[in-house]
Amino acid sequence: MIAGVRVRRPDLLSEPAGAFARGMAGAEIDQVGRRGKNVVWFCSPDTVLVINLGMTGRLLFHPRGDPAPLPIHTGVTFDLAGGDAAVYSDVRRFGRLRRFSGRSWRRWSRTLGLEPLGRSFTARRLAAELARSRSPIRSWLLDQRRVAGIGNIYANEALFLAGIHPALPARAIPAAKVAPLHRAMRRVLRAAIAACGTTLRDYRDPAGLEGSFGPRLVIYGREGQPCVKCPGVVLRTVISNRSAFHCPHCQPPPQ
DNA sequence: CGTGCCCCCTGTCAGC
DNA sequence: TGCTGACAGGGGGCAC
Repeated sequence: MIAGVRVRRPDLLSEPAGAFARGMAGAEIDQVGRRGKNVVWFCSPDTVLVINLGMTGRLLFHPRGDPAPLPIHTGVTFDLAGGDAAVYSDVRRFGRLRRFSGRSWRRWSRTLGLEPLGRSFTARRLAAELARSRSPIRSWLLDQRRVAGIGNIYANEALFLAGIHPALPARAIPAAKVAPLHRAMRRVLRAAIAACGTTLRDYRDPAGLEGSFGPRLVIYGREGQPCVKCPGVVLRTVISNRSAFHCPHCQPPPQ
């Protein structure tokens, strides 16, 4: 049970700190889940807390009596009955904590796209969605309303595995490339999850450990290095203000 | 409505 | 050393 809430960084919340703290106090955390890149606490009575970690957010468990101080960048502390605490810490404060009722949570969840590892995300479905957009495919993959849960690293990795240039408009992807993209998205996510994620710099799991997928990236962050599949050299470009990486031979440019 | 761009914020690193 | 600018795994808001 959440006995009390301390808010040190109100800008992490989508509502005034007082309302948030009052709304969460007394709630029982029944189940912890995930939707896209969001951690979701399903609580009773009728409360759903959605936590987006942004770039540097961390959710940490602080056991009762732990002499270690709270992290420097602690933004919100959930004091649990019994003396333990759950701590949300975030250096850059790009993360967000949003409180919903069950009803408003379901409405919000519908604004997100399919789960790429879910059963309903099929190659056929992907083809239909791609056909509706002119966005560069790298931007398309990052848009959480299309597919929920892919970020810049895994978008780039999946496009390389599928042999698709990141700037290619979604609807211009050849039919023969859709199934490979579908497969690549799922393969990359599964492998990264199995490796506990990718630590470029900041990412740590709740136990404070680094993910081990970083050394297994084949395209992301490898500008100037040889392609792992051909004699080409990896290029870095910028699409919508974010880095994109590709091999000019394995991922031929549009036109 | 779909799309693209800017911005939020702090820390780190390369280059001078 | 110290300064400056570029860059970082995300996503909301706004203009067109």
